[in-house]
Amino acid sequence: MSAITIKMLARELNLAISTVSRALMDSYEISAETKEKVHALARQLNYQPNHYASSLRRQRSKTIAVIIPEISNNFFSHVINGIEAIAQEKNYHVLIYFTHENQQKEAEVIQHLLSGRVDGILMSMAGNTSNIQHLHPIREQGIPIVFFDRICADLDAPTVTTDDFDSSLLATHHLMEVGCKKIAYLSISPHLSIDCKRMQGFQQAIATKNGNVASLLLPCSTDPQRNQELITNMLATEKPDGIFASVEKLAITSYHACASLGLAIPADVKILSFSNLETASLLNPALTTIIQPAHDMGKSAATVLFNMLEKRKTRNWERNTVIRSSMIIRRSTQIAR
Amino acid sequence: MSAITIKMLARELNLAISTVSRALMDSYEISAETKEKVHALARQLNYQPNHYASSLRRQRSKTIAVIIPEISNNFFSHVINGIEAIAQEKNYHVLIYFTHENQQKEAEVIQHLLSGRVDGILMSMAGNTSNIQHLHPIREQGIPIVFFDRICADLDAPTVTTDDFDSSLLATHHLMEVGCKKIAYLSISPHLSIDCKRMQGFQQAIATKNGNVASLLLPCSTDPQRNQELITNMLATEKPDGIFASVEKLAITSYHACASLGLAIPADVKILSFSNLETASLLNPALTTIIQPAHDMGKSAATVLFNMLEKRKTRNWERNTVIRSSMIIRRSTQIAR
DNA sequence: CTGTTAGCGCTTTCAT
DNA sequence: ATGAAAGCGCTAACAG
Repeated sequence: MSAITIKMLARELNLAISTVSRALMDSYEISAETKEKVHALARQLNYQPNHYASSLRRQRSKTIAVIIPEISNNFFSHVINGIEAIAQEKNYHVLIYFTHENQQKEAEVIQHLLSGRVDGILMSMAGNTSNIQHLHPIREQGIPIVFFDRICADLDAPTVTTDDFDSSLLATHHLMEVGCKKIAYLSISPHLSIDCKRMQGFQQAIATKNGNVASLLLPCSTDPQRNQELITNMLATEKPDGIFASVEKLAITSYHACASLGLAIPADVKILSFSNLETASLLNPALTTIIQPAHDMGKSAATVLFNMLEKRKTRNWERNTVIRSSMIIRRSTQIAR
Repeated sequence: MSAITIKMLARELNLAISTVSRALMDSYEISAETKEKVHALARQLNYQPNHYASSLRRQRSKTIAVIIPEISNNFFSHVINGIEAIAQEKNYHVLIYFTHENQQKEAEVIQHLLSGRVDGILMSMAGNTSNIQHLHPIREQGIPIVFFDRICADLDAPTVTTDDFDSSLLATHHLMEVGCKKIAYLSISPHLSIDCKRMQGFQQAIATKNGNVASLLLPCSTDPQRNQELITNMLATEKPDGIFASVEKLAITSYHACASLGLAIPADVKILSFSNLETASLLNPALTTIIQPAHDMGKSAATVLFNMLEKRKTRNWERNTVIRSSMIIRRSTQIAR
């Protein structure tokens, strides 16, 4: 009924608890035959070491935490997939926490993890997180942390991001090439590093076209309802022929807004978006999407973290490791081949 | 630097460790002023209880495991979201494991969880899992488990599923209503409960149309490359005018297969699929999708599990709780309104 | 090579 | 109302 312990094995075999323990961890100072006996019984009784006991004793848990704003966004599900793949390889376990874009929640989760519950943290910041007070204890306790995608610029920690500026630049050029004369940039949150960089790339692209192409900026919210109104209104009054959505969600809302106004895509308005919904882009050649290598980002972030965990003693973890996955821009024309 | 413990608080306040412990857990036998002092210091020093120590001592971890085949599938990301929402509410933590549709991996994960690492398990079975030997230890140890979506028919445990049969019936009727005369059902794996029920619903619908509508069955694999060949070949030789894909992936492959043959969708071939890619269906009105209430399923499954955890003593957990979330069928015509 | 012992940090009897 | 002490299951020093 109840789980079987090392003690039971010891009693059964007339050995000391420590001997059994050592045999199980394949210590060099145990005779081959004793090891064999122990392993045999362990297998037979289906022994499984108590993770909490061993985590308490050694001061590491072979567990990492992943903190993300949400998962409804397809991007993060791919990231998690990548993370878990690496974790599995390294025999680590993954605790998952959603902040739902809520700073309060983010702080609570972090607070909890301060107890030594995890060996390391992988984190993508909540949208509205502008102050980072709640992150300091992590640094003080020296818990390794790696930021991905939505990084924390004010903290000297490793980050893994995609090259948002460059991708935006390219993508905006693409919009201009296909004839857009007035492009609206839909911003999701100025506090988000990704939004900033994407906007910068956008603006840079516009600027180099000196005057030929007009641009406008529409700050959106996290409320879909409200966004729909904002975008519809903008479409009606400003009549742009191109939309650059900073995030996928806004592209979809734009899609609906266009539909409600009877605007054809891409004939009347071209919509461009960062996205990880490969499927969506595959199924609808009308959209131009910038596919982010989400799975790879998860793997990269996890790899960086595990490197930190392994080189814990060298104490060089404050060094800033920045990995910029390059991005794949997939255009509608390519897909419709 | 290192995390602060109950012992430190005790020494600082000149109290016994046990007193501090009791104060923190708000025991009735501690004076109000002592409690206040303890709490104050705890707050000040940012004390966080060591989860491993307390999990070891009490025999519960306030942690559950979610075992799913994959997450690239959008369906499961919504499910996880639902699960995490409930877990957060109940102050539980969530460990996540992917089996990658691999029975071997599934067994390993289960094996690990036998150590009392989690209080309960939420699980969706791997596709190729036909034998269930690896699940027995769970039952023997009495670890509460709830299956969702891909349930285990041979095990008497609570399950949460959507009504696949009924949805398939309705969906197939829809295909027939819009004029399909020869419909191909693409099966993903006969070992999967969902595939079976969906096929049954499909066949039932065909059967009631006595002879008017032809049907065929195409068993597919988990290899996209191979599926693409299979489907393209089938389209060329059998020339169906309707496709019922058991899972989203097969719908997308079908989409590509049609494209490669120059077949128009939905003019030449109508594609229907279970899916949770709401976005895909919104973006491409050519597809008919049956949207599954994934988020709700996650919440339901988690709720059932927590009920079991709370009523642990009553030992009535072998009772079979079946929740059939009803499904929402969203048709292309509705979307293109 | 194996056994004895001392904790990891916390909860929980049992005393007082 | 508080303290002393035992112990959850495991690891790791220290003996021998």
